[in-house]
Amino acid sequence: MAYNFKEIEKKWAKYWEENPVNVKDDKKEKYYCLDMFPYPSGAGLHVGHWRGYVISDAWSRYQVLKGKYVIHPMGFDAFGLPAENYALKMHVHPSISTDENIKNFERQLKQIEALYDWDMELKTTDPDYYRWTQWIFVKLFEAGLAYEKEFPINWCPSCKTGLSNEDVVDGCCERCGTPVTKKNLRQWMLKITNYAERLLKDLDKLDWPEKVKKMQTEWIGKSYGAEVDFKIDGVDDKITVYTTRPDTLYGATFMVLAPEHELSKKLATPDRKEDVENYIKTASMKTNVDRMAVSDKDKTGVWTGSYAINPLNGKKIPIWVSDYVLVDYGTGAIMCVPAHDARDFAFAKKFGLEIVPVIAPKDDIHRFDNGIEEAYTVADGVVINSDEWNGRDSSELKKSAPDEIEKKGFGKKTVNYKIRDWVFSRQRYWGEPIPIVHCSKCGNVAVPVEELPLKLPDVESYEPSGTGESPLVNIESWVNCTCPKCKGPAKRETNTMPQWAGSSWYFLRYIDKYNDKALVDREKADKYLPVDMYVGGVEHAVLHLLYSRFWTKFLYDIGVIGFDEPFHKLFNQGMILGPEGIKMSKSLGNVINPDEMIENYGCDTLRMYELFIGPPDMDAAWDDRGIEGVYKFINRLYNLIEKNANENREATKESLYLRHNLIKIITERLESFSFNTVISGFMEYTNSLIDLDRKEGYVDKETFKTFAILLSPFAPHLAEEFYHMLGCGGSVFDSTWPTYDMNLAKASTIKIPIQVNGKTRGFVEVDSEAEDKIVIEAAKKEVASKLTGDIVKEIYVKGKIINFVVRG
RNA sequence: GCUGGUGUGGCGGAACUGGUAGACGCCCAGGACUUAAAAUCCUGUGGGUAGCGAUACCCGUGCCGGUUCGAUUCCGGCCACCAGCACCA
Repeated sequence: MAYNFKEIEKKWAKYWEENPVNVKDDKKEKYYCLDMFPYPSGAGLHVGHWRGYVISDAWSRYQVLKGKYVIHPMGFDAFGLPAENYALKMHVHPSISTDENIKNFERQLKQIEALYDWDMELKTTDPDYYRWTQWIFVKLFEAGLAYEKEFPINWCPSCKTGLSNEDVVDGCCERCGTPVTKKNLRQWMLKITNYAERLLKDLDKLDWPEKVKKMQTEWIGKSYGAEVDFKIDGVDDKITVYTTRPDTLYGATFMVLAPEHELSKKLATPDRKEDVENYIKTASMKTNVDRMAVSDKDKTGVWTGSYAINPLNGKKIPIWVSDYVLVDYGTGAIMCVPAHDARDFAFAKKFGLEIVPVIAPKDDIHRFDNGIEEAYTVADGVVINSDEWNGRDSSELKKSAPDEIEKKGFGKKTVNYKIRDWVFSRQRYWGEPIPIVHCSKCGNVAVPVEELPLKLPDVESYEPSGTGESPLVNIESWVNCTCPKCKGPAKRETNTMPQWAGSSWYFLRYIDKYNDKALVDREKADKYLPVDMYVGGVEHAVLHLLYSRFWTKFLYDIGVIGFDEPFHKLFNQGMILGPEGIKMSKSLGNVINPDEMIENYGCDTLRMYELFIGPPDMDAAWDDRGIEGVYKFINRLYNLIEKNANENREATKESLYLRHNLIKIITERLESFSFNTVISGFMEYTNSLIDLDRKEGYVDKETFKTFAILLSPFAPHLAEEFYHMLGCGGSVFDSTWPTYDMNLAKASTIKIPIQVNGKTRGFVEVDSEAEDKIVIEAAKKEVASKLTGDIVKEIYVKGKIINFVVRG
C-alpha cells in the first residue's frame, strides 16, 4: 500500500486536537522555545519562513520527549508600513487588511503542525497588548530615558513625507525617485546610550552565534582615547576634540570641525565668512548617502581663517570645516594627524597642509626622514619628532598618553561609543500612539497609566499631512485634550512608535496575555522566563535584538522582571533561495508557496525536506526534485514498517546494533543542530534495515518503535502512524527519548584501511576487540606485495588506520 | 576599507578532536516488471591511463607553499564569491 499522507495527516491532526501533546505541567522543567514572530504581509508565508519554524518545532518536540513542558507560542508583529500604504491606495482600514492577512497566516501556520499553543497567540495591534507597550514608554519617560529632540530625517520633497533609511534607495525616494533631502523634525528619542556599557558587557553571558555578538559589539562601538583641549589663537575659547591616538598629538597639524559644530560659523574670519557659510549650507542639503559616498580624494572643506594652538608644542595650526567630520560622534571636532590617518592625509594633500610624521617603524626609524608617501596608520613603532616623547614605544604611549595629558591639564581620559540614541517616533498612522500630552503650562505630561491604552482613533484619510507630521494631526477631536496635570487645554502627541516597539517585549506577554494588572505577573515571569531558545533570521542581528535587550534591562531595573537578558540561546537559520540560487521575491516570480507543497507531498515531507536541504544556518536553494527524494524515502520506510508491523520474533544481533547506533547518531546530530545529517541518517538506516529485512526475512518491532520515536520531532504524523501500526497505545509523544547502550552501538567487526606511505592500499576486517599485534600482522599479510622495501615505521591508530612507512 | 561566512563530483551536500574524500539525496545510464508508459525495484555512477576481465596505477577538496607517517581538516601567503557595517577620528 502506498503511504496515503492526506488521510493519515488529517487523522492525527484531529487526534492531537482532541488529545493535545505537551499540556502545561508545572511538575516538569520548563523550556521556552520562541520563533521570531512574523509581520503578517499580504503575500503569506513562503517556504523560507517554514524553515525556521520547522527547526524550532523539531527542537521543541525533542524537548517534550526529554520530559519538559515546552512553551512554544506564536503571534504577529502587526503594526507597520505596508498595511498603511495599502490603506492609502485601497482605502481599507489597516486593521481590516491586517486581520485578513493574519487569518491567512494562521491557516498556513497551522499546516506546519507545530506545537504552537494558540491560546497564547497575540498581536501587537491589539489595544490590550499595546496598552503595555505604552506603559513601558511612560515608565521610560518617567525615568528620564525618553526625550524630545529636533532631528534631521530623510525627507522626500515630492511625496512630502518622511522616509526611513530603508525607503531611501541610492539617495532617492523608493516610491517616486526624487532625490531625498533632510528635514528637521521634532522626534522622540530613547536613551539607549545609557545602557551601552551593559549591552556590551552582558554579551558575554549569551549563548549566541559569535557573528551576532560581534555585530552588536561593533554597533555599540566602544573605543578608548582622550579628549584634548585646543586653545584658539586670539580668542578666549577652546575646541575639545576626541582622539583614540593621543600618542600622535605632536603630529596634529590642523583641525577640522563638522559643519554643524557651533564654532564653525563663529570662527570664520571676516574674509572667510562667505565661503564658510556657503560650505555649511551646501553640506546641510546633502543626504547622508551623498556624504558617505565621497572618496578620500574628493573630500571637500573650507578654511575658517582661524588657528588653534597645539597644546604640546604651542604651534599654530589652521582650523578647517569639512563634512567628513560627524557632528554626533565624539565632540564633533577632530585634531588631524595626516601622517598617521588616511583621511587626514588625503585632506592635507588636497589642501596643501603640513604633514609631520611622529611615529616610525621600529626596524626603520629613518623611513620618513625625507617625507612620507602615505599615512602610516599602525600604532606599533617608535615615537619621533615629539620632544619629551621621542624614542618611546608608540603602542605603550597610546595607552598612557590619556593619563599624561590629563596630568598636564589640557584634556582627560575618555571612552566613546558609536551607538546613538534610538529615534523612537514615526510620523505615521499605523503604530502605537505615544502617550504624551503637550501642555503649554506643564510641558510634556505622560498619559496616566490608568488611562491606557490610548487608542488609535479612526481617520478618514491616511494621506500624509504634508508637513511631515502624522495623519493624526488632522483629527482635532483626538489631538485636543485636557492636560492630565492642570486640566487645562492641551494637545496630544501625534507621533507613533516604530515597529520595533511591540517586538521588543512580546516574549514576556505570551505567558500572561490576559493579565490586566501588569504586563506580566512577576511570579509567572520568574517561573517561565527568560527564553531558552530563540530562532529567527540573522537580519535582526542588531536592531531588534539590541532593542529587546535594552527594554529587558530597563524592565529589570524597575523591578518588573528578575532577569536582564531576554534570550539565552539564539539560532539564526539560513535563507531559502529560489531554485536559481537567488533571493525569493514576488517581483522575480520565484516564490515557492508551501500550500502547494502540502497539497502534493504533505506536511511531513515538507518538514523533512526543509531540514534536509542543507546545514540549517546556511542559505540553500530550493529544488523541487529534492523534495521528491524525501517523499520516496518516506514511502520506502512506510512499506518496510507495514510489512513488519506484526512481526513478533526476537531482535537479531545486527538489528540491535542498528537500533542502538541509530539512537546514538540521531541524538548526537540533533544535539549539535545538524538537522540535515539527522535526516540523511534516517535514510541511511532505512536502507540498512531494508537490507537486513532482505537478509534475515524480517526486522523486529522494537527497532521500528525506536525508529518511530526518533522520527517524531521531524515527521510527527508519520511517527504517530508508525507507533500505532506497531500496536502501541497512546501517543508517540508520551514516550521518552530513547537512550543507547554503548556496547550494542558498536559494530562487532571493523574494517581498517591499510596505508603504505600514507596511501590506502588495502583493508583488513577484524574483530573490534582484536589485539593490536594480530591486526598489524594481518594487515602486513594483506598488503605484502606492496611492501617493496624495509618497513621503517608501523603506525596503528586503534580501530582507525594502519600506516606502514616503507623505504627502499 | 573593516568584519563575518563560503569555496569539495553534473547538482544540493557528507567527513567526529588530522586517519578510506565524495555518506545521503538529486540527475544520468543500464536492467527487471509492463502491450507500452508512469510508479516501483535492482545495478552502476569524481576524472584519467592500462587490461576481455576481476583489477592495478596516477590525478583530485579555490590557488601557492609549509608542518606531518598521513591534511578538506593545522600553519603562512594569495584569489574568488556572498552577507553585514561603513569618513566613528
